[in-house]
Amino acid sequence: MNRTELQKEISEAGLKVTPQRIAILEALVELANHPTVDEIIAHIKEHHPSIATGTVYKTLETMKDKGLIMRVITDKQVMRYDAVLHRHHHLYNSETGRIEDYHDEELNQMLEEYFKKKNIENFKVKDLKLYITGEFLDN
Amino acid sequence: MNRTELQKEISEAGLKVTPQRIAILEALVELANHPTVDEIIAHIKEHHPSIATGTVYKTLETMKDKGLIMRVITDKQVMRYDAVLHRHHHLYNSETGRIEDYHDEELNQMLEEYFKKKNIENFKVKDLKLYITGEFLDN
DNA sequence: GTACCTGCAAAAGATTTGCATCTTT
DNA sequence: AAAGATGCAAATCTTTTGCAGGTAC
Repeated sequence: MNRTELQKEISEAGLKVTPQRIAILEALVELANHPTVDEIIAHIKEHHPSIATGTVYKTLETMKDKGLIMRVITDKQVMRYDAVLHRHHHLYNSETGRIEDYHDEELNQMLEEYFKKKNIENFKVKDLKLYITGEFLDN
Repeated sequence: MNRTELQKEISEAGLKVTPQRIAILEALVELANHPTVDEIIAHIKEHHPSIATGTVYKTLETMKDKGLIMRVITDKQVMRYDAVLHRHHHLYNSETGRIEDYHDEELNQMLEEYFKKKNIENFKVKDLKLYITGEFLDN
């Protein structure tokens, strides 16, 4: 995703295109694995030293509301963000806090199929996310 | 779950049985729906006015480590706890923060089956939790 | 009696807010 | 020019920590 595409995305979400917003969205794309706000700021600071913490928080909140990015849920108390929006799941190690995306089209279809048939009383399903907890076997 | 059973659980986890711990575990059982620490404290204060905030945090952490309770993951920054330990999933409305348990044995089996066959590279699966995001249709 | 717990208060960490100034459209 | 965004600092909220005294076993 290059700069022009990022600008287009921001603009199409009805937001003004500012250098800060481009930098934040870019950071989110480059830091592929669910960065915390701190990690985002650290990454941006290299090329954009004067960005304010508050701005990053406000911007992430705005982008989340506009559907440009999403929050990843964890059992820790820092928020993590993700710019990957198509349906995917997560591998999660609760002890280390490490999270990785898990893409599995077959799983998506199986789940979709299942909930098309199954009716949950009093609930309208919008999205399905599987959290696969366990241990990473590399490093 | 009555007081004797709670005591037994605490004791079997290798923890000393104190009035505070009984009260906390009891609150978690009574406040069935994933209370925050604040909600737990408020609930306990009725019958146990002098409990310290720090104690509640420490106790919840300890019980989590011993596997007596678990943290529920959300995209908010307050932690929620759950005393229901057998495998279950969650219905979640991200806007309101409401979370309800979703029990579905058929789903459990389907998922278990699926991941028994499927091998995820570099990852050892320990637990599976589906987060079903959407809207509650009652109240 | 000893190991472990609790209460308290202070500290740390993360996020939000208010407002004046600046930028985008 | 108007609407919206940013920067800064203070405030808020949640969680953690250290330690002296207390309690369970």
